[in-house]
Amino acid sequence: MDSAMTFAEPAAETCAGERDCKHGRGTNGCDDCKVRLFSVCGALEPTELDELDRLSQVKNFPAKTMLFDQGALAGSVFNVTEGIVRLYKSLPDGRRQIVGFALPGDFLGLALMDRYGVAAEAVTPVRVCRFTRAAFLNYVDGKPHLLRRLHEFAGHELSLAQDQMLLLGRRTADEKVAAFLLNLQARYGRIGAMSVNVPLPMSRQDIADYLGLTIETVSRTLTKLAKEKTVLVVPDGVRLLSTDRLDQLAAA
Amino acid sequence: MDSAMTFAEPAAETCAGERDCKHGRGTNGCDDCKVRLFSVCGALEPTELDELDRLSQVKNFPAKTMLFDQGALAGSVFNVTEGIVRLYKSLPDGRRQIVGFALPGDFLGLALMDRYGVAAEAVTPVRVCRFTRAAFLNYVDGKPHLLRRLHEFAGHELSLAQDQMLLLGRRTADEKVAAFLLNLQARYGRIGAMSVNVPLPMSRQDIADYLGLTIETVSRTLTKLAKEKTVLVVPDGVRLLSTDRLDQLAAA
DNA sequence: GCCCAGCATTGATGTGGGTCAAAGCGTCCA
DNA sequence: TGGACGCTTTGACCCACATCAATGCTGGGC
Repeated sequence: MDSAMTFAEPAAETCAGERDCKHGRGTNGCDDCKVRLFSVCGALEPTELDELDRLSQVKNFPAKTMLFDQGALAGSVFNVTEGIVRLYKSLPDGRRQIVGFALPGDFLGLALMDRYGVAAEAVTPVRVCRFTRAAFLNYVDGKPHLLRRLHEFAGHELSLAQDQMLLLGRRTADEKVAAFLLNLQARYGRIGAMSVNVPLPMSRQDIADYLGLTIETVSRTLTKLAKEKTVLVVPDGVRLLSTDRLDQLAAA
Repeated sequence: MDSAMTFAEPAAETCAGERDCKHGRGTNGCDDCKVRLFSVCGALEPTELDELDRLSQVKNFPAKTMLFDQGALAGSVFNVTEGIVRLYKSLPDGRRQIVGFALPGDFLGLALMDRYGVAAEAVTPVRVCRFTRAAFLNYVDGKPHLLRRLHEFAGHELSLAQDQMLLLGRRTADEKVAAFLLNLQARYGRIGAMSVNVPLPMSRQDIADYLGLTIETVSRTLTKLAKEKTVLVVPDGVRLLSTDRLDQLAAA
């Protein structure tokens, strides 16, 4: 039966590095990491990759692990190589706003400020490459092309944040959910094969806290989209049956 | 009578440069601009200030002028020296989200991407220093300390955007308005004297579009705050009568 | 000084999505 | 194999805020 379909584990097919990386196998087994950095920071010299190898440290975290808390001293920079991380801010009374999900290839703590502005928590089991802030700063300093890439990256992050503000402030529940699904599909597409099967490893509560809704509204909206055959809700994700309809809802 | 009080024009008292800048008077009269850059980019050499003088161009825009449109080719970098600019994104059906107000000292277009991610429009008459993107990029390239400052600046912007996401997604109308007033007060404080008199040069519609509310809700909320003696609504602004109460509402 | 246009306020009413409550339904473990 | 726990779905109801509709204020042009 149809709903028993499985979703490709996104990270499983994403390591272009195993095909393309000319740098060879690192001593710490962090090929993924080097590739990710490569993809974000632009062409690096082999010697620079070696340097990054030495500076980085692979870490695995089970689901629900706190990578760092909002306001904590920013001691590390992370590059997610596998799994999904939620980034969020909380109000004293417990209300939570997820400001983003970090997928494989994404950086955490790149703002390089004294303290983390958000909390980061593993949604799924997560593998990261960790750099100490000091080592990363030291490495980056005096590499203008890298600084430049970093700045571009920050600009992109800001642009995404502004899109999210528009979504949070001015879109309806339907539009929010549609935009979320399409956005997630596109992001998976960037790290693997584009597919209409969109895994949703995060809980409904996470989705609600990302879209400024409640868990019930997210659930109802998905049910509604399913009833009108726009999506098919399956365990651990959705299949997009009509991206046209979703595009129309998301109303870019 | 009390409500006839006047608000200090914020830009009028903000030019610390006229007191502190050691660089002397520029040939194009853009002392403000140099000071602003100074304050954002950190200590620059006098020769660098001269360079910036040559690169920049003072421009005045009447209220409601479009400085640039969302998606337009990013040809310029602006430094606001006087007045207020609204930055916003729009949906095809006209819904609008203001993602920020630029006050004197703020930069526009610093992300240095190919296209502007938001539209920028003068709320009040505005004076800016304009750099061509090419000149700015050229100047900045090869100045690591400047790149570094720019990156820090971007990180700060991102952090503000994330705060705004929390506000838009998870705060009530009362909390939004209270946070807005306190935030604006703090920002005026940074460019002039901290005061309980907070000018609101932007329209209620602007405030509503910034907070993800309607004009009516903003108006009613201000009336409510006035009734409970938390603020005094006067022409062109508010006086904060109880910042304690506002802090409590804003619930940091 | 008057009129008009544009903004702000206020009131009456509607509704999208929140809240509260109760089932479903996997999945993990005994 | 069952049952218990955590998550999701569904239903009934409610309310904060939106919508619709006057009305009021203010400042600029004549």
